[in-house]
Amino acid sequence: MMDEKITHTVEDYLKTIYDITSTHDRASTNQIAESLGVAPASVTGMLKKLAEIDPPIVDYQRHRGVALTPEGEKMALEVIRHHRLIEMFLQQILGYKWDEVHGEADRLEHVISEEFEERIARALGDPSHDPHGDPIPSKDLQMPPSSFLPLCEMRPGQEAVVLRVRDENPEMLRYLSELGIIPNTDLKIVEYSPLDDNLSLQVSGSEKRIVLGPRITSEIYVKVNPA
Amino acid sequence: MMDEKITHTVEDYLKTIYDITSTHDRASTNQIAESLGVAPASVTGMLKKLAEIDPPIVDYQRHRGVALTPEGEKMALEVIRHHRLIEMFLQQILGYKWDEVHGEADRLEHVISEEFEERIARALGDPSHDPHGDPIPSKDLQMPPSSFLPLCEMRPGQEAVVLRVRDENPEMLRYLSELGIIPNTDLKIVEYSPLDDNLSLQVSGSEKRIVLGPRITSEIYVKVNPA
DNA sequence: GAGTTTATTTAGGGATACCTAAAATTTTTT
DNA sequence: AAAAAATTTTAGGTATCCCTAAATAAACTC
Ligand SMILES: [Mn+2]
Ligand SMILES: [Mn+2]
Ligand SMILES: [Mn+2]
Ligand SMILES: [Mn+2]
Repeated sequence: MMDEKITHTVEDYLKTIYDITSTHDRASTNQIAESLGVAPASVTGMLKKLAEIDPPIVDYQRHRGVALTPEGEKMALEVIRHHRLIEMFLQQILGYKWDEVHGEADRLEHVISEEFEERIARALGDPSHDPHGDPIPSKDLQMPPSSFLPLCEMRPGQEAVVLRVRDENPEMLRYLSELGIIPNTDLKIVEYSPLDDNLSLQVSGSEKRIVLGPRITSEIYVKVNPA
Repeated sequence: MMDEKITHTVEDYLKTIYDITSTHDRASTNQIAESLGVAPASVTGMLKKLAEIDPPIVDYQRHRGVALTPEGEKMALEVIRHHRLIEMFLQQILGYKWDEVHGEADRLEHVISEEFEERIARALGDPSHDPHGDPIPSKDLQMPPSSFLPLCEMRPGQEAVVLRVRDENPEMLRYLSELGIIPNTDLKIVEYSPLDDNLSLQVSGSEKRIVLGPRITSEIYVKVNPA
C-alpha cells in the first residue's frame, strides 16, 4: 500500500544510501552495512523490504546494490532537511557549539513535525547551509547546487576557501575550530608530501603552518580560488 | 541491573501513574489502561516488569494497583519537566499557539538530551509553569508548590483567578482562549445551576456572561480570591 | 457471609522490527 | 578456470509491545 509508515531505522538507511550515491552510482550492501554498523545480512533483508514497498523507495538488484527511487530520494531529502535545519537551530538559537549539534540532530530529525520544521526555518531565515557547510534542501526538497573538492586534492600554490566539513566526528570538529578551520576560512596550500599525503597549509591572515593528514583533509571540502 | 534503559512507552506509563496518583492513593490497572488506551492485561504485564527493575520504579501489589517508588517518581518528574519546558519553548520561542504545543511536546519529551533541556530552560528564564499553568519541576526535580481547586467547585459570589487548564484537548483550549480564559484570568461566579452543574461566570472587565458545563469546569483549576 | 459484581491475573498468542552466524551462491579478479 | 571477494540465503534469535479468553481473587451488596 501507498504511504507506508517509515521507521527511524528506515530513515537512517535512506540517509546513508543518499550519502553513498552522491559519490557512487549505486550503494553496495557492504558499504551500507559498514556505514550503519550492522551486518551485511541485515542490510540485504532491509533492502528487500524497502524495494517491496509500494511505491518502492529503492531500486534493488541482487548483487548490484541499491539506488534510491525518486520517492526514496524525496524521503531522504526530507530527513536531511530536518537534520540540517535542526543543527543550524541548535547552534544559532540555543548556542550549541558546532561539534555538539550532530548527535542531538540525529535523534530529533525523526521526531519533529513539519510545523516545527517550518517554524525553525523561518526563525533562521531559511538558511541554505548548516554549521558544517552542508547544503540544506529547500522546502520543496531541491538541494542547493554546490560544487566542492576534497581538500586532500589540493596542491601547493593553490588557494581555496573551506565550504564544508564532515560533521560526524566531534573531536575533529573541535580540533579544526581551534585551528580556525571552519566554513568560509581561506586557505593557502604550502606543501604536499606524497609519502603520507600530508598537506601543509596556512590559514589566511596567519603565518602559522598547519599540517593535516589525509584522514582529515579528505573530510574537508573546498572551492579553489581562481588564480 | 541498575540503570535500565527506559523505553518511551515506559516513560508514558510513569507519566500516567504520576498523574493518577496526584489525586488517588494508588493507580489501578484499569485506570492506567483507560488512560493509555491499552487492555488491562497489557498494563498488568507492564507493571510487573516495572516492579522487577532494580531498583524498582513502581510499588506494585496484586489487586491494589501501583504507586511510584522514589526512583520512579524521579523519572516521571524528569519526563514531565521535559514536556512542560518544551511546551513553553514552542510557545514562547517558536510562536506556537497554546493548543498546538501538547502533541509536539509528547514526542519530543522522550528524545531531547539534558543539554537541550538546560539550554531551553535558560533561554526561557527557568519558568515555573507551562502555557497551560502546569507546574514545571525544577532542575533538581522539585515540583513547585501550588494549590488550586477545580473551577467546578466554585459557587456564585466567589471570585477566583485561573491557574491551570488541562492541556490534552486542543479544541477546548481554542474555545477557552476565544473566551479569554487562560492562566491569570480573573473570574467571578455569577450563577450555579445544580441540575446540570453549569456555572455562569464573568471574565473580569467584561460584562458578558459565560456558561460552562462541568465537562469543561472540571478541567480548569483556580485559586479563590480571599473575600 | 453468601452471592454478585468488578478488577485482576493467567495462559497463550501475534506483530513488528530489528539483529547475527554460517552456509551457499554469484560476481570479480587473477 | 580457480581463487577471492562480495552478496545472499538460511535458520534462528532478541526485544518490545500488545491482544483475547478464561480463571481467579477481591470488593461490594444484601
Ligand atoms: Mn519536513
Ligand atoms: Mn551538519
Ligand atoms: Mn532532564
Ligand atoms: Mn501543558
